[in-house]
Amino acid sequence: MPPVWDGRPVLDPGSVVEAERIQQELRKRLDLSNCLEVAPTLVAGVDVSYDKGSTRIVAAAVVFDLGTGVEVESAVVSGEVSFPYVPGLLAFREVPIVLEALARLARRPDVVVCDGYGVAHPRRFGLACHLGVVAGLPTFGVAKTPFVGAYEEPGSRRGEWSPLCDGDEVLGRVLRTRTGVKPVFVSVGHRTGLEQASAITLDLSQRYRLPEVIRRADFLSREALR
DNA sequence: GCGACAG
DNA sequence: ATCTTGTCGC
Repeated sequence: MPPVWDGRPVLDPGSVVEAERIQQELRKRLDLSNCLEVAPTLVAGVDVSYDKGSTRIVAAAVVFDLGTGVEVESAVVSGEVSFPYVPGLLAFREVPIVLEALARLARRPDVVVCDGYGVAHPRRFGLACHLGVVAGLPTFGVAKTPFVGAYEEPGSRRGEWSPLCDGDEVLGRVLRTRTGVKPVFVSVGHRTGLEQASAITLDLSQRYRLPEVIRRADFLSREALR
């Protein structure tokens, strides 16, 4: 009884145009309300690594207990790339295998942290939104580099931030997780508030710039690649 | 038209 | 994402 994914195959587009159509369709199911009023306990981090000379890829999902800060479990799965990298369509490349990794977890996480963007996306439906909708889980994204939106450089100390905007629209936050270190870009995915996403990101980034769950998922997926 | 463009 | 050496600093 998979707790996250029912195992049904995910629609895979045969072209960029078709992918954009599917994206618009899935976007109708996006829930931007905050379902994390109560502090979540189980936080999962997901990431995908790619093999240089082949089509092999590996996804990892790691679960941490926010209360104790301890790693609870993890799952790693290998597969093949099924879609090219196209800015704005990253989800079609990574979501399928990430779903497989999440399905192998024994416990259902309260929220999932993605390596990339949520609504701070050209069509407001980045990787975190896509994964959240198809997995039916609260999600948000933490990206390392800018994509869409304008922002002012946030203060240099940990915890300081500035809004990531497109006109009057707030797409996310540029958050300083470590004093004197480059900030990260936080944006909500599905059923998660920006305030909650920012708090969790800070909570998981006390030693390094990126959330521990993301670093751990990155390590495990990269390690399994060899 | 041209360059930029999460991972 | 991945390819890559050294280097500066805590």
